[in-house]
Amino acid sequence: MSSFAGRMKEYPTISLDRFDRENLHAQAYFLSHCHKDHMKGLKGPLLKRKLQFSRTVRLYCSFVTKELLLNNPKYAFWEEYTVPLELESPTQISLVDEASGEKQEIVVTLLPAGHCPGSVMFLFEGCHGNVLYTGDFRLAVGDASRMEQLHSGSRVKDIQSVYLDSTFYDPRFYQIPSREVCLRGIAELIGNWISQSRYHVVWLNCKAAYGYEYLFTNLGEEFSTQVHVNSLNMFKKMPEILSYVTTDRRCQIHACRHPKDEEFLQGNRLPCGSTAADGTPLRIISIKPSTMWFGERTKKTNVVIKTGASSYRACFSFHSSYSEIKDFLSYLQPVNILPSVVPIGRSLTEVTHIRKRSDETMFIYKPLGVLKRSRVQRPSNSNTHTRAHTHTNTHTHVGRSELHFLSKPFFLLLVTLEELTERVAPPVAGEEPQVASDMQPVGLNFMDCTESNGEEEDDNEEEEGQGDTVKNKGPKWEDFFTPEVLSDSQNSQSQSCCSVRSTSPSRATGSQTPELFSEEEETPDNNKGFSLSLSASNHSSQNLDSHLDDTLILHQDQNQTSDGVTLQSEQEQLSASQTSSDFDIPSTPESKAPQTADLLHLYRKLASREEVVLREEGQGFS
DNA sequence: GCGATCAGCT
DNA sequence: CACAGCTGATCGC
Repeated sequence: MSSFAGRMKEYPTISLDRFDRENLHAQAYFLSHCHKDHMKGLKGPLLKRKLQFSRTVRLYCSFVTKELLLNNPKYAFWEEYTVPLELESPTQISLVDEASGEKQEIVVTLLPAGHCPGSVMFLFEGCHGNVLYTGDFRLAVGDASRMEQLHSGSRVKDIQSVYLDSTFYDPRFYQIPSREVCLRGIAELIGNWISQSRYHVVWLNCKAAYGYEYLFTNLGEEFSTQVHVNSLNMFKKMPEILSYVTTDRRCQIHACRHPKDEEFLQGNRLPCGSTAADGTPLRIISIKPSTMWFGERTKKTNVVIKTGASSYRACFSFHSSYSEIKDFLSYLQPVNILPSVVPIGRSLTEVTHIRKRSDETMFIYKPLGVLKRSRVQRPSNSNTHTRAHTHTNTHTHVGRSELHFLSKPFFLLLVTLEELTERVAPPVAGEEPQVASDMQPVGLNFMDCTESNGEEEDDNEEEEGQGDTVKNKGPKWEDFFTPEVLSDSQNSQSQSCCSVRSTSPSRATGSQTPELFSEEEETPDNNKGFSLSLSASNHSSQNLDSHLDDTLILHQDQNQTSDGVTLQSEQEQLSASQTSSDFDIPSTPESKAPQTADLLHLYRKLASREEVVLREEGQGFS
């Protein structure tokens, strides 16, 4: 659940995904997607009143989100105050202080988030830097590199802060099978079942939330059928979904719901109540989509698990895994990372407790780099169009790309400030890479931006947190890890405050809509380990071997090479870099601290793109 | 009666 | 496993 308080420190006059309390005073609102936990306060009478007296305050979201929002009568009053924006079309918005008339311009770009229909991330570009608010997202490894608007020319834009969906930002959730693999597993199970007879039916036990439509459309396509759902109303302007769902109960795949659906199942009835017309009993299996995750060292496990005589659980995730998030972050390399979700396994009170205990605990994200990796080659897209930057868009149905999900890694540690200050090491002279003089401060913060328990969000606290950030002086481990950046360090950096952005609305550029149902298998190796076969084995072997430590998380990166040996572990790379840069970190009990000479040697090898391979007993994938 | 919050459940 | 969100109990206005 998102515990983001609604505001970003760079642009505190706008509110995102929260509409209560302080957010009532916002000059603009943004809704990333239509899930209830991101709509707190949105139907509040106070907000409604405010809108009636305002000429400038609007809610910005995607077309699909607007459609889903207004589908609920409780939010109908937003109709005239909601401005839908096209994906990937930078749009300038004026933030107006209606009391003083002061105006601030900001450019916002919606990026597909892959979480549910209409879900987007918001990229803000303005005089306080570029800020990315991810909302909730499920992006695959490499997706960020395919997003045109995250780039400026051939480079990744400088991102000051990422407000991050950190739902699975925990090494326990190291890997979640890809959408494609999960879908294949579910389709195989369903295909085997419904092909047996017309009385063999499947019930998809989906929660009441947008996000499963991807499943419906793909299964509908695969089996040339429609999926039975309770209502079509919300999809009435989304033909791509509408054509795969139906309220006709005479189909073999159901995703209908009923408050007592489990009871219905016991009585061999579907939640819609349907039984076979001629009295032949239905043969029903239920499939419950649920997140399955796999630790770094887990042996591959089935994406479909049999949980009873006629019940199954199938892997399905709305959120990116730890590896996917790490890939995302290491590609963008933001200065600050602010998790919008309290880490799983820690309640809000626990987080608060930690803060108090260590006086000023904060999350520190490392790598401490600002050098941008070269933009990877992305497939060109001839589908260019001129962006519309008007707020008076009308539409008949929503854009295709919003309905779909993107079809398509690195290193983090969490450290308390206490740990950090105790262990801070002097920078190593002479190893500093070329850094442009106008670079941003480069300490990478991983700060807590969530609302604290019963305490008002305190801007000063954040300021202090930033002030305590250890400045980045020494070489960055990732500079060595991605040697190409060494020769590429004079990249363009952030422009001066309030200068005209390259992504200003007046600039019509080619559109780069990501391939949504891409047929290319970009990461086949990530997937092939997951079995599609069904098993009745209990699932207790689920890997949970990585536990969140109070102060420090380090994890091994098990990159397997073709000859079966393991690449140098992530943990060791981290240790190595920290030794020579900002601060030291304690080694895990089973590892030994690398020596300086060894590290230099490693750096040289990495910088020259040599493979650095360590043999570790019993660490390889089996 | 309404809204907010929380426990419980799935 | 969590997620997203429902239901119902309780409390305050």
